Amino acid sequence: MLLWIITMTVRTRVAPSPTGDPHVGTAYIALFNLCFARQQGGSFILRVEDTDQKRSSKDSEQQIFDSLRWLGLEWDEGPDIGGEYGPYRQSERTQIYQRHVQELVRAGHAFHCFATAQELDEMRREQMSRGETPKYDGRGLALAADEVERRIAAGEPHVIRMKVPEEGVCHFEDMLRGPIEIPWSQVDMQVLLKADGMPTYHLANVVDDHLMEISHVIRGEEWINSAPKHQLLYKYFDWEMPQLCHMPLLRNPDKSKLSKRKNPTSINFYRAMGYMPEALINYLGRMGWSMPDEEEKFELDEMIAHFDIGNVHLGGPVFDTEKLDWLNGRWIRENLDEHAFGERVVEWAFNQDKLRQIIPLVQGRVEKFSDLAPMTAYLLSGMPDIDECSFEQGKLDQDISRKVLQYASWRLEDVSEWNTDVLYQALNELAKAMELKLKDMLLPLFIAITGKTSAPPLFDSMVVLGPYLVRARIRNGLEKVGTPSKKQLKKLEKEYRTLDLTVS
RNA sequence: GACCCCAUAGUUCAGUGGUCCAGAACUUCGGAUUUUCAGUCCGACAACAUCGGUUCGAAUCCGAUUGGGGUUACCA
Repeated sequence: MLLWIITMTVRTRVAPSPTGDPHVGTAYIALFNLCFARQQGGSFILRVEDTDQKRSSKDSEQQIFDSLRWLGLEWDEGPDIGGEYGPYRQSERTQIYQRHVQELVRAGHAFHCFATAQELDEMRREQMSRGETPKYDGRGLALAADEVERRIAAGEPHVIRMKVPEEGVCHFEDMLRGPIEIPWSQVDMQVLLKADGMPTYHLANVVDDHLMEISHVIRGEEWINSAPKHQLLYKYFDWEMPQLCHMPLLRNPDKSKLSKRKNPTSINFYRAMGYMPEALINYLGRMGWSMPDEEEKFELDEMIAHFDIGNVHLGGPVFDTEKLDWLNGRWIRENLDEHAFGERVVEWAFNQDKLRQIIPLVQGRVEKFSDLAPMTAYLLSGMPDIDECSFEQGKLDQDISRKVLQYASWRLEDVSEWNTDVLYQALNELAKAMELKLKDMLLPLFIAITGKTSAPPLFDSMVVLGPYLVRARIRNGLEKVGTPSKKQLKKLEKEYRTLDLTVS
């Protein structure tokens, strides 16, 4: 018995999908997984869930590595450092999933489905019109075995779905919430293997967690309703299910799930704004948790030492930067001596890379070195000091300014690369589609981004500032001209979609 | 809509049946210190969502209601 306890090592994981910016929510979940594992003397694993071929990118993956490391969250095993349970990238494990899903098919726990997306849409529409809850109707199950074989042999595209009980209730245990019950009637016959041969989250997750010997799955609350599917898969495979623990979701100030449309969610934003990683981690650690003595300021090691997952508070915490600002101030004042302060500032603002970008922008424009500071202040600041009056200059009225800022913010979400050419192309196209002269359209953007009416070229400035700061400043500008009401927003979105824009 | 989760000040937490007319931090507002600002110190405002039950006793346990959130995809 004793031996069994000793060999039962705790293994936790964070499993981000490399689609888009590295999210503070990822860091949040990583932090709690890491604290739990370290506190228990276990291991913390990073696994990349890149099964969505359309949206995953290597660049995004690298950014996740970089930003988590920047925060000081180090993993014991992962795609970049290896480990005994690799590979740690799901796209490199497709054979494993195929094998396992075939096993389920053979055992009669999963089945082939040839329905197209359109067919399923139609099915759901019909169900809804009848006032039913949209749900897969089991049409794939009705197919005869020889027909299935024939259609597979004919190369018809298909997916593999899991069978789900029609009646009864699924019971499972959450470490923080206790027993949870979900009727099986609420659970859909989930796709396990997509038509492209890649697994869905549910399959990959269960297979990997088992094979990687994950002992505790600490993840966001959004997964609670998927737990029955996972439990069922463990049962089908005859595997022991890890302990489940669902953390509360980080929220926007309006209490909805933290989203980049309403808030800066990229770790890179906080880095670009000049927060210390220690402070961000400290702040994240205070979301739903506190030190036993209620001390506000603590470092990662202290958090690990005192961590108790049972003390996680389940109310969804609002990620509100006021306290983060205060904490960051304390970290800067109390934890950096003058030398360290200098080093951090140089790293943040005056590193070679950044200087190389800034110098060509200003050298031709200064008459004296003393012109430099006022000229570049906006490149080394957070949000510019503007109000609604700032947008009254120029030919555009406030309604147009609002529209330009809103459209630009949407347009810039789709930009693949962040350089002057791409930015020019994206915004020039937008101006044409809006039937505005580029120069006129750029003015509100210029004001929102630089806070001034004259500054070094906008696209170059945007490159120096980086996407995170630029997006935040556009949102800031939008707030200052007056964010569109929900109704207006809908109308704008509809109009925006009719514009003839390419994805760059 | 259905299902699931959650509920202490504006925000983040403490509180796990009596020591709670609820404790701290941020924010805001006063005051002190400082040439100014920042900081620091002192102080003030401010909450157990509602209703019912269990109990000698409930912020704490149970139920209902209300409110918020999530899920409802060949996205994770």
